[in-house]
Amino acid sequence: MAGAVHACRLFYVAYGWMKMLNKTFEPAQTEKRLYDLWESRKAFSAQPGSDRQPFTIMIPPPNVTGTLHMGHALTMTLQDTLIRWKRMQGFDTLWQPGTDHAGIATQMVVERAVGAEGSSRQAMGREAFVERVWKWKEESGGGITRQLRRLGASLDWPRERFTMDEGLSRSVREVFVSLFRDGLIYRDRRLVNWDPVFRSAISDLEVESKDVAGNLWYIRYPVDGLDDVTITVATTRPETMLGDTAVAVHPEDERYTALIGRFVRLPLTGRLIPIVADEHSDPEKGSGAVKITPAHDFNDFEVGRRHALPMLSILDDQARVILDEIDAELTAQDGLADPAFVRSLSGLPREEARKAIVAKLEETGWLEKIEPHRHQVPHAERGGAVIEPRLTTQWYCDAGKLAGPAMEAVTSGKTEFVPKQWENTFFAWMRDIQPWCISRQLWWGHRIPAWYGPDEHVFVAHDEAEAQKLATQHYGEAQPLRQDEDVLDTWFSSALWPFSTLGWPEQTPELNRYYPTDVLVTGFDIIFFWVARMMMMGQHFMKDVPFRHVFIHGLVRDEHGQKMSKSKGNGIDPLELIDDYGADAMRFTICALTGIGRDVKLGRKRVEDYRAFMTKLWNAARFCEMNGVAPQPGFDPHAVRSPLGRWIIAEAETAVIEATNALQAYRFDEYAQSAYRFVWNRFCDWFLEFAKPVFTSDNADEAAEIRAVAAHVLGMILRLLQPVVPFITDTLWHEFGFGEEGSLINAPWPLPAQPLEAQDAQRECDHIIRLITEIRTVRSEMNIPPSLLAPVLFKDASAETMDRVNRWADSVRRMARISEITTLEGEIPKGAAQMIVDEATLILPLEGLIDLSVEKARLTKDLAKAEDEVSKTDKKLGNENFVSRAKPEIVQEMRERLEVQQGECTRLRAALARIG
RNA sequence: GGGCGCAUAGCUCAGCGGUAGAGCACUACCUUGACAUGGUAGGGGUCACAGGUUCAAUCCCUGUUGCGCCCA
Repeated sequence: MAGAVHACRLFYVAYGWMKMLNKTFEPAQTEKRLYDLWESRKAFSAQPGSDRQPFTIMIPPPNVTGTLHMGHALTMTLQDTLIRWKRMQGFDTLWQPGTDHAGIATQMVVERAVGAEGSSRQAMGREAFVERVWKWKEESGGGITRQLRRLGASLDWPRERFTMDEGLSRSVREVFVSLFRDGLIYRDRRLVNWDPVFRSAISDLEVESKDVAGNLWYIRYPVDGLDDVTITVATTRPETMLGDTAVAVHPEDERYTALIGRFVRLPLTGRLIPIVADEHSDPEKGSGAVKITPAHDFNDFEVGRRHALPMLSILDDQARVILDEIDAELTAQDGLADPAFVRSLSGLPREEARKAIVAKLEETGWLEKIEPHRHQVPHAERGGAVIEPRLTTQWYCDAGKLAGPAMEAVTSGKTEFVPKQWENTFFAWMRDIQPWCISRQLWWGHRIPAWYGPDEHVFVAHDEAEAQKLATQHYGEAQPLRQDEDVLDTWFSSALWPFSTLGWPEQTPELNRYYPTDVLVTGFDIIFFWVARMMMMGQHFMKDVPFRHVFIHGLVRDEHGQKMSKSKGNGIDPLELIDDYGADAMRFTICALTGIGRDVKLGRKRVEDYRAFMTKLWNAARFCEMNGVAPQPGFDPHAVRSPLGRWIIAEAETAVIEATNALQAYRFDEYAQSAYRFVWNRFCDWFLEFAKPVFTSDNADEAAEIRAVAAHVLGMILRLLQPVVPFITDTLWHEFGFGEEGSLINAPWPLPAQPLEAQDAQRECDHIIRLITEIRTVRSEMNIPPSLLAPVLFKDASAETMDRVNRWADSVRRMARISEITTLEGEIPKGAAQMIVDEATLILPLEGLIDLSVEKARLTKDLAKAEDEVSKTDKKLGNENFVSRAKPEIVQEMRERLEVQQGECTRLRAALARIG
C-alpha cells in the first residue's frame, strides 16, 4: 500500500519533470518574457493597410513626469481590456500611446534639480534651461511608459507621441494661427488667476477653493466733506486697500443711500474715491459696505467695469507690494494718510504688508474691529500657493464660440457619455464657459507663435520667416521682431491629441482611418480640462467628433472609501501589487470592481482574493492536463452526444454571450463576474467533478468525447479571459498546444455562431445537480461524516428519474458519498433521513447514526417553510383583483407554483408521518 | 445657495414591478490522487424613513434624513 502510494508520487514527479504545469502560476517568471514577445512580434500594432474595421482608443496621455499610480492602473486596465477584446473580435485596433509635456510640473522638477546645483533657470537663461529640460526628459521622463508595460497594456508603442514632438508642435502652431485668423484667439487685459510662486497665469480649473480661518477687518473710511462721518467697510484682505478705487453699497440699503455719490478719503494713501451703488454689495454681510479693488478681486473687477473705476495694481508678479501705479497720488493727511508709511511697504510680501497696515490702522484709530471669519481662499492646485487675482495681458481662446458645436455633438448623440448623467455635468460647464486663458509665463511648452514689431503690433504666424513677411508688408519695410515670451497651456496641445497624434494637419492614411476614435476612457475629473476641449477642437478642425463614446469611470479609493493621497499615506502602488500578486490578479480585481458610476474601493485583500481565482483557473487546467485533455483539431461541438458534454458547451456559450454583452455595455464588473461564475461554479465545481469518473471509466469513447469537450471549453475560457488576464491565459494556451506562445492575443473571440440545442442535457444535468446538492445538505445537517458512505433509496420516483440516476450513478456515488442506489421496496427503514426532490422522496437509511428528533425538527422546519409559501401563493390567487388584472402568464405561473408547493407539502407531511 | 449621486447581509457591491443575490467575512464538517490561494454545507436582510401610484413596490413618484462629489 505504502509502496503503491510512493510509486504513484514517483509517477507524478517524473511526469512533472517532463511536462506538467507547476502547482501554481508564477507571474514574475512569465510576465516580462511574454510581454517582450508580444511587443517584438508587433502584436499590438495597428494595421492601417488592412481591410478590417478599425477600433481606436486614444490614451489619456499621462504626465511625462508621472509614475504609475492606482488611477492609471484602473483606467489603463479598462482600456486594455477593451482593446484586447476588440482585437480578438477581428478589429484593426489602435491604442495610441504617448505622454504630455506637463508644463508647470516638468518645469518644477527641473528647476528643483537646477536649484540643488546652486543655479537657477534665470541664471541659465531660457535656451540653456529648455535644453536642460529636454535632457531630463530623455533621461528620466516617461518612466510611466515602462510601467504601463508591466501592467500588460497593449499599446502600439512604435506610434508613441509626445505633445512637444515636432509633429504635434506643428499641429499646435497650425491651430493657433488658424484660430487667431478666425478671431477665436485674441489678447486681452483682464484679471487672471496668478500663481505668485510660479509667476504665471493659471486656468480657473487649476484653482481650488479652500475654506480658511481668517478675519473680517472693519475699517472706517472718512466721508469727504462731512465732518466726523465715516463709512465702515469690512474686508478679508486689508492690504489691498492701497488699490481701492471705490466703496460700494447696495442701492436699496437705507443706511447708506444718503452717501451715494459722495467720496471717501482712503486712509494711508489719502486718495479720494467714490461711494457707488452696486448690487454686488450684500447688506447682510459685514457692514454692508465693501471696498472695491478692481485689480485684485474678480467681483470688484466687474464692479469696476460697471462704474468705470480705475484699476490699480498694487502687487507685483510675486505678490509683493508695488507702488508704481499709486505713488504719484499719495497725499499726506494729518492722522489719516502718510506717504512715507506707504512707501515703506514697497517690496513687502502681501502677508507682511497686511500686518503692517493693520497695525498702522489700529494706531491711527481707523480700525473699528476684527471679527474671526471663515472664507474661501483660492489656492493653486499644483504647488498650493495662494492665488493672487492679477490684471495682466494674456492670450485667450474664445471657448464660448467653440462650445456650440461641441454641445451639439452630445445633444445629437454623435458623442455619448456612459453613464449618461455626465452629459449634464458637461452641459452645465459648457453653457457658461469662460474665455480660456491659454498663455503661461513658463519656458517649458509650446512657445506662442506671435511676434511683436517695434510698436508692439502683433504678427501671428507659423514661423518667424512668415511673421517677418507679414511685418514687412505691414510696415512697408523689414523691422526687428521679438517673439512672445510665453508658452501655451499644456491642455491646449492635449486638446488636439485625437488628431495631432494621427499626423494632422497632414491628411495621413491614419487620420482618415482612425478618426473619429471609438471610445475615450477617463475619469470625471478631466471632463472640463480635456474631454470638452478635445470636443471643441475636434469639431472645429476635423468637422467631426473626436470619439463616439466617452466612458467615465470612478476614482480609486482605499478599502475604507478614502481618496488615495500622498499626504494620507493610504496609497497603494500598483507595481507592488503586481510584484506580490501578479498583473493578472490586479487587472481582474479592477475589472470585477468597476461598476457603472461607482468609485472603486481597492485594498490588497481584494487583489489577494481574486488571485485565488487565478490559482483556481491554473489548477483546473492542470487537472485537465493530467487527464490527457488536449485540443482536438476539427472538433465539432454539435457532434457531441453526451449530456455532460452538451450541457457544459451550452453553459459556456451562455457565459460568452453574457461576457460579450457586458463588455459591449462597459459593464466590466459583469464581464468579470460571468467569467468567474462560469469557470468556478460551472466548469470546476460540476463539469470537472462529473468528468472524473468518466476519465477513469472503461468507456473509452465517452472518455475521449469528454476530453475533447474539456479541451474545447478550456479553450473558450482562455479566450474569454484573455482581455482581462492576458498572461496566465496565454501561458495555458501555449502549454496546451492551442497555439504558439504569445498567440492567444490574436485568437478569435468565442462566438456561438450556431447555438447548441441542449435543453434536454441541461434538464438532466440540473436534475442530477439538485439531487446531489440535496443529499449533501441533509448529510451535512444530520452531521454524517463524509467518510461514511450511505445507500440511497428512491420512493415514488418516476422511471425517468431512476433512469437518469442510474446513468449518473458513478457521479452521484462519488459526489454525494453514496454506496448504492436502489428503489424503496416495502416499508421505510427505521432511523432514516428523508428528502424531497421533485416527485421523488430520497431516503438515507442511517439507523443509529442520526438522531430522529433532529430529523423530525428538520422536516418540521422545512414543512413550515413550504406551508408558508403555499399560503402566500394561495392568498395571491385568492385575490380577485390579482386574477383579473395581472398579466395572464403571471397568474398561470402562480398556479403552477402553488401546485409544486402543495406537492412538496404533501410529501413532507408524509415523510414526517413515516417517522411517527 | 444651485446641481448630481448614493443608502440592499458584518464588509464590498450586483439586481429588479411578480419567491431578495454574489464575493469576502462568519459557523460546522472535510487534507477524497487539480486546487487548503481548496472542498461541502449552513446562519445572516421589515432592501434608510414616511407617504403615494399599482392587483402587486426593494424597484416607479413625492417628501424626509444621513453620506459623498461638483459648481458658486
